[in-house]
Amino acid sequence: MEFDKLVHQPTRLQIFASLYANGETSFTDLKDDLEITEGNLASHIERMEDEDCVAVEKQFVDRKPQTTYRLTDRGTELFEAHVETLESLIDGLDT
Amino acid sequence: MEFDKLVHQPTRLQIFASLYANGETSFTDLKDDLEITEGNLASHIERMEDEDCVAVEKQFVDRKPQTTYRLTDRGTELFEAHVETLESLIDGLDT
DNA sequence: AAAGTCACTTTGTAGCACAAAGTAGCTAGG
DNA sequence: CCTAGCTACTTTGTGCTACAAAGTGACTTT
Repeated sequence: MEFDKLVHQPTRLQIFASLYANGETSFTDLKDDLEITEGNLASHIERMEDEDCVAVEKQFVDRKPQTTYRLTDRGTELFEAHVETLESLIDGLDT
Repeated sequence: MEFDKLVHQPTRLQIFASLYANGETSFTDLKDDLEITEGNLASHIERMEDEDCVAVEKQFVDRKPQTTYRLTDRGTELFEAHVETLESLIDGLDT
């Protein structure tokens, strides 16, 4: 049983889950959904970018800047693998 | 969605899961199962004891000291609650 | 009495997470 | 045009925590 620290960290696990479930999500929406500070979100996203887990798109919407994120293939894989790890841990509880 | 840091930490999550699935487990068995150092195991157990999650029993078996651990009611509750949190996160992925 | 075993305890370090405050690019209003 | 305001960071700093490694103590075996 191995835990990927990058994915397992609580806040990032929720970022992964949110991006996985909702597809593209904006910086502001993520921040509001997870109720975390901007700096905190930015630093977690940065780590995920460093590991090629998140792709970033910057554009203007309604004449305001908007940054959207989505999981890369690698990010999706890592998250799915981690979910499987969690599921197998939970399944193992009945033995 | 709230994550209990005490339970969510990777090593402790596995300690919780192991105790939950196997009931009483000895120090040595836990150490071997999880492949961690003694100091590391002891410190995690200590934190769990501080939070009333683990009960400790010390006795001699075959004339050797043996310490066994089991989850307290509170420990069991916290773990089950955390598993539910994880399950609901996973279930939420289909939306 | 010397060595070994189990179960810690102590000590030290490096790596986060997080908050708070500062910054940069762009837009809107007077 | 210049100032205020918004979004999305970046920087800075602190405090916690995991973890390894080495030391300790109670007891047993030889």
